Amino acid sequence: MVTKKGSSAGGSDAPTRGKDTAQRILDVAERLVQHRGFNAFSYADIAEELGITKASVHHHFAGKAELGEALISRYASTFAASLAAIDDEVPGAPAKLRAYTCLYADVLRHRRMCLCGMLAAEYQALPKAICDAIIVFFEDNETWLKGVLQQGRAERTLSFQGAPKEMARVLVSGLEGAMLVARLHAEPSYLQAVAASLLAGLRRRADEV
Amino acid sequence: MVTKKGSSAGGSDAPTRGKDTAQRILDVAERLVQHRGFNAFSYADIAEELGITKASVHHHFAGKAELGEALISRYASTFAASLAAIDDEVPGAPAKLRAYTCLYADVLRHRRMCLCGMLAAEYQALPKAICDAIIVFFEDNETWLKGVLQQGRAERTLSFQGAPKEMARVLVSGLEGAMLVARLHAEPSYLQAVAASLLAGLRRRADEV
DNA sequence: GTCTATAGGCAGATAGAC
DNA sequence: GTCTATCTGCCTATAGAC
Repeated sequence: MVTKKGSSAGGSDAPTRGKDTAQRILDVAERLVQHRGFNAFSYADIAEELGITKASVHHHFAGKAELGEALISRYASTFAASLAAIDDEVPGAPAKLRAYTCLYADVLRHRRMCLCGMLAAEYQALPKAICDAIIVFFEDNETWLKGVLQQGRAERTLSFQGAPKEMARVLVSGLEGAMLVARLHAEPSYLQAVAASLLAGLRRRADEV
Repeated sequence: MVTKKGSSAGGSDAPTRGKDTAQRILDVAERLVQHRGFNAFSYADIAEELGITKASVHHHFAGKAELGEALISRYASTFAASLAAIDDEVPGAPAKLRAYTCLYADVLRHRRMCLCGMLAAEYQALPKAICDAIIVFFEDNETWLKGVLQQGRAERTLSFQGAPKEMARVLVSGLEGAMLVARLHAEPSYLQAVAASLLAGLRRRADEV
C-alpha cells in the first residue's frame, strides 16, 4: 500500500495527514476521549478511522493504559507550552488570564471536553499512572494561575479576596465546570460568558463600571 | 439542616437495608456511576454486590439505558425536593445559596461526582433519553438559582454584575467543576473553599469584611 | 509497520425452570 | 423474583506471516 506522507500542514482538526502513524493514533484517540471518555472508545474505533487494524495500533501503543499515558503526556506538554507562550508574549496579569481562558475556549471549540477534566471524571476507573498524571496537570495549572494572580496583586492590576491559591482553584474549577456544562448547550458562548464573569470578579474596584 | 436524606443523593454507603430490590439496584448503580461513569460499570458489578444474578437485575431494569433513565429520574427528583425544602425552610437569598452549596458538598462526601455532572462528561456516549434528562437537570438548577439571585437583588442582600442567569451559570459551573477537581485531592475542604469564594463575590459591599 | 487470525474474557441481553 | 444456562458480540491483547 502506498503511504501518503504529503506535506499538508497538520491542523488539529484534520490531523491525519502529514504525520506518522503514532501521532495520528494519538490525534484520533485524543478526540475520542475528549468526546466520549476513556472507557467509551476502543482500539477498533481508532483502527477503523485510520484505515488500519487493531494490531497495528497495538504495535505503536502496547495497551490502552500506555496509550492513555501517552495521550495525557502530549496534552500536558502542549498545555505547558501554551502557558509558557503566554508568559513570554502577554504582558500584564489581566491579559494573561484572558489568554488562559482562551485556551479553554479553543479546546471546547469542537465540543471537546478538556482531556484532563474528562479523565478527572473517570478518575476512579483509570490506571494508576494516568491518575498520577492528571493530578500533576491540575497542580501545574493551579501553580501557574497562582503566579499570575500574585503578579496581578503586585502590579495592582487585579483585586480579589483570599489567597491566590484559593482564587486559582476558583478559576480552574469554574472553567472546567463551564466546559462540562457548555457541551450540553447549543450556544458556544456559554464558556466565554462564564469566563468573563469570573474575570470580572478580579477587576480592580476602580475599573468597575 | 435542609438535607432530606434517606434515599439517594449524598446517601450512605450501606444503602441496601430495608428497601426493595429495585431501590437497592438503583443505590448501587448510582454510586458506581458517580464513581466510575456510566460506561465503566456493568450489570455484573451490581449483581455481585447485591448477591443476586445479572438476570435479576434485568428483571427490574430491562436494559442499561432504562436503568440510566431511572437513575437520573430519581436523582433529579431528590435534588428538586432538596431545592423545594430550601425554598420552604431557608429565608434570605444568601442563606439559600449556602444551603445550595451544601447539597454539592453532601454528594461529594463519599468521593462521588454529581451524577449529572458525570453524565455530562460522557454526554456524547450516552443514550438519547439520558442526554435529554441531563439537560433538564441543569436547566432546572439554573432556573432555581436565577430565582434566588433575583430575590437577593430585590432584597438587597446580594450584589453582582450582569444578569442573574449569567451568575447562575457561574455558580453551577463553579460547583460542578469544583466537584470534578476536588475528587483528585485528599482534602475534603477543596469544594467548600471554592464555594465560599464564589459566594463571597456575591456579598454586598457592606457585608464585606 | 502492517496484516490475518485468534485467543480469552466480559459485556448486555434473553429463555425458561422454579 | 430469582435462578441457571446460554447467546451474541465486542473488548483487549497476542502470535506469527509478509
